[in-house]
Amino acid sequence: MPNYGGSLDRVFQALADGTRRAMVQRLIRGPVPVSELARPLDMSLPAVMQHIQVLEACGLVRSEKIGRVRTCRIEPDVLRTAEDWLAEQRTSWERRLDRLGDHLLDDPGTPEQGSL
Amino acid sequence: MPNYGGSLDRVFQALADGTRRAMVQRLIRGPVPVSELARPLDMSLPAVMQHIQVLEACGLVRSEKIGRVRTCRIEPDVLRTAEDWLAEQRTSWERRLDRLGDHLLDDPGTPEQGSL
DNA sequence: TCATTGGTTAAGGAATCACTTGACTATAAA
DNA sequence: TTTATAGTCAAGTGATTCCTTAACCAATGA
Repeated sequence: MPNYGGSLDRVFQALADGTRRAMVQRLIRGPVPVSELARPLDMSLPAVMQHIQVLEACGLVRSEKIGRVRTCRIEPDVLRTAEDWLAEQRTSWERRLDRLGDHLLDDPGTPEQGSL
Repeated sequence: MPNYGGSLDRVFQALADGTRRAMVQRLIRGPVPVSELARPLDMSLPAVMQHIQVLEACGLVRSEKIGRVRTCRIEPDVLRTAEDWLAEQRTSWERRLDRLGDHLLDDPGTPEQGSL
């Protein structure tokens, strides 16, 4: 089982904003300069930069400046970290349901318990 | 493709806190009264209640009060909504990589493009 | 009945967030 | 060389977040 550290905080926090999710969706299609990322967004460029900084701080995005244009690309591993945590919870849930079903067939009458 | 509405904001926001993720992990194992949820946590009961309210507000948790004890249970569908969004991004990424690979085999020399 | 247990409400405070404007730098184009 | 483009830095603001304490209510057990 993975450790996740405190990084999940920052990843989920980053994804909790619609603007940043839109940026992620755009970057999934390929690397993009900042100005291109900013174009569809109704906010100032510094605001866009701040969103990019949040995405970079949690490792979801990396960027590189060439000449005067900074190009951003996504880092899919971190996206996967978040997905893994969610998947882990879901499978725990499903396993519990299975055990519950087995137990009911086995020994009906005993109620569900948190420890199960 | 699902709509997700503005609900992803609140779900990811809810998951962006380690205390709330711990609560989710506990609830995955089965329904639990508030006091039991609070026990391992180093904070006041009102603080715990506020976390529960955040989890309920995004639909991740439901609770019911019987007598004087309020029992919380998880709502796995909402967890899945978040997982689905992440999975969608990952598969988009993987499809893009495939197309990129095909294209390179097909016609080497043409660089990658955001629109690909 | 009275104290205890389990939870709730309200108010407030420090920190963080998402955004702004204004001033600025560096590269590229005319 | 001048001008436009692409991005950056700093400071400030209103809203939200996470937590606290204090007071409170309602169910339960002695």
